[in-house]
Amino acid sequence: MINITLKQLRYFEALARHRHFGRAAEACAISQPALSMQIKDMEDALGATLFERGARQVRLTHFGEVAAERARDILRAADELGDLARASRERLVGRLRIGVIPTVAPYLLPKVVGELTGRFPGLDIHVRETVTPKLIQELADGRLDTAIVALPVSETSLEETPLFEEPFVLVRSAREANAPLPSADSLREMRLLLLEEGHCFRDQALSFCNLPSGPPREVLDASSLSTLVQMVSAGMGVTLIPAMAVPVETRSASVAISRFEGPEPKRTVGMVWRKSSPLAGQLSDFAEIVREAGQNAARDPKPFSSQTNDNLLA
Amino acid sequence: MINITLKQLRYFEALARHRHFGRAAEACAISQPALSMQIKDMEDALGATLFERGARQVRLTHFGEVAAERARDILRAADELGDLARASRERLVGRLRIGVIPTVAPYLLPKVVGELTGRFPGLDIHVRETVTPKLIQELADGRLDTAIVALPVSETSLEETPLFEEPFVLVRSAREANAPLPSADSLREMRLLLLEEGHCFRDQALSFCNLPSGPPREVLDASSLSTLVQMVSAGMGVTLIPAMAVPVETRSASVAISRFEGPEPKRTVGMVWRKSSPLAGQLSDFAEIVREAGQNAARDPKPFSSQTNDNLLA
DNA sequence: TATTGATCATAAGAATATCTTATCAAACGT
DNA sequence: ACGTTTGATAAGATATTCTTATGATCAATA
Repeated sequence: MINITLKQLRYFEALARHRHFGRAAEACAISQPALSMQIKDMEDALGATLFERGARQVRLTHFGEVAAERARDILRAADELGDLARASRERLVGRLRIGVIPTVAPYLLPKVVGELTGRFPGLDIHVRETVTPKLIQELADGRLDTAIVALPVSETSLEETPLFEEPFVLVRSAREANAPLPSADSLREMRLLLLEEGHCFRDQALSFCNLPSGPPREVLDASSLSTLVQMVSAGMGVTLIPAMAVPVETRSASVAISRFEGPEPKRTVGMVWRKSSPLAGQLSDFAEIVREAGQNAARDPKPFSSQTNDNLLA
Repeated sequence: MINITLKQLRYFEALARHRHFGRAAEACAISQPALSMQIKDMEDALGATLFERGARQVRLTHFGEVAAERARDILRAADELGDLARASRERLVGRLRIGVIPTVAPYLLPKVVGELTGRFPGLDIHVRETVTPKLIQELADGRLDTAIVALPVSETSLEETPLFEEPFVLVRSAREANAPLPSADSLREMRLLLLEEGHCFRDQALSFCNLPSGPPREVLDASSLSTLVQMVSAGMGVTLIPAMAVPVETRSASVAISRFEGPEPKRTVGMVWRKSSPLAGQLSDFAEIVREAGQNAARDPKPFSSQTNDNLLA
């Protein structure tokens, strides 16, 4: 294997440019013998003469000229690697793979992604939407850089930071808009529609009702909040959805939204990443941006001033 | 300036491939700590993390992946430089710039160039045809690799090696074919046609006639041997040409060729190159090839068996 | 839950490599 | 001939890089 060094290439390039050992050495901020030796070593390593040393002038051999071109290419590539590193360390640049749970993604991402691409022009955001266990696995596997899930995750290898708290609201058919607010326990007696197994929000809803989060209770489990709301709108029962989903999911459905009183059910949405991730520093900043966007998203439409939302289907 | 080393790039590439410090170190034939340190140094130099060290696995960061690609490019370029050097040192390859004097070039080159390109497939031969002083200057300036001229040149910085001796022959009009052979001195009394000032052959011819090689004697100086022969053929006088030119130049002219007797006039054609030229070793071999070709060229057509050659103009 | 094994980081000293200063040798110009 | 310029060489100092030994962390295991 050829064993030249980048240092030799730099010296060589300088000598090729100056055609004078003394001046090239000065340009490299080393002594002339140091340069002479490195050039000699490089010639030995290559097994070819790079310069023709005349008494009064130093001239590149033909091979030397070709080599100088190559050397410049190599040095430029090495410098580019440095530039690339600098760019990647100073700001969040390049690919960022975010995982988000399905009960958050559609409501949070539009705001966050817009904000992020505006703030970090070089950022290439990839979104993965699936349930928490898969996200955690992919995070651990290094297939994701960060994930937005309901806390706590309690993985010792993961850093977690809360983003915002999100209340659950009751969704009833428009007909029931004025019925009294059921208690958590009384929800058990009603026809409570839930997301299918695997979604953390299903477990959180069950937990609120003091129900075990076991296997499917009914065959009516839905695969999305949107479906749930449509089912409620069709009079199939009641459901809980996270507050942030309200503006989007109830826009085109005739349902009544009610906030709970007293011990309001809620969950904490947070961001997690590997403690060992080199992006850790930047992910904290990133979390701050998501936090702001999320709090705005939760407050913005203020759909809770009225307990009822009876838009009809388009 | 970024100060990574090729060594680091090699180690880095190995670690990127193995994703395991121990095995990568083994592949590089160094100890694991040595690899760890070099990778760390490289990360410090770049100011960016290349690997995410997990307890059970080593993983490239996103930047690391990009860097690995670049590193491979750089390493490949460096290896190519080595290959290039090997190719250039083993045999005569690449550009070879040969200077040849005009009284040799047309007669010698066709044979030599064919022979050379056959023997050295990678050789790219450039020919420069001009008078000796210019050739020597260009040789000294490094604009030529070697030159074929009449010896001696007597430049201490130049190596010179004889190729062959070349007699001068007398060219007379066909009418004079049977006239007695003039002596060197009697040539002075005849109308001796010569090449223009600057050609060494002019001086050699004058020297044979014991004439000073000063400024133009006549306005009839020709710019090529071909013209000289045509002039002789037209009855304008007599001339001398080097033996090697006979087959070519008298093919289509009605002239008589006579060799001198006794102290036959001749010159030594040789090859010269800078003593400091890195091609010096190969140029000796090269000279040997030219020598053979030249001797064949001088013998081959054997036009001297008959003193007369009276082909007519086509 | 303590233990073990695997894995990478760190430390200290040895081995190399690289640099500097001083000097030499060749070659050019005066 | 003589001094100047220029690159090569020598010797010792400095810096880097390597090795061996050890530490720390984490996961799998008993």
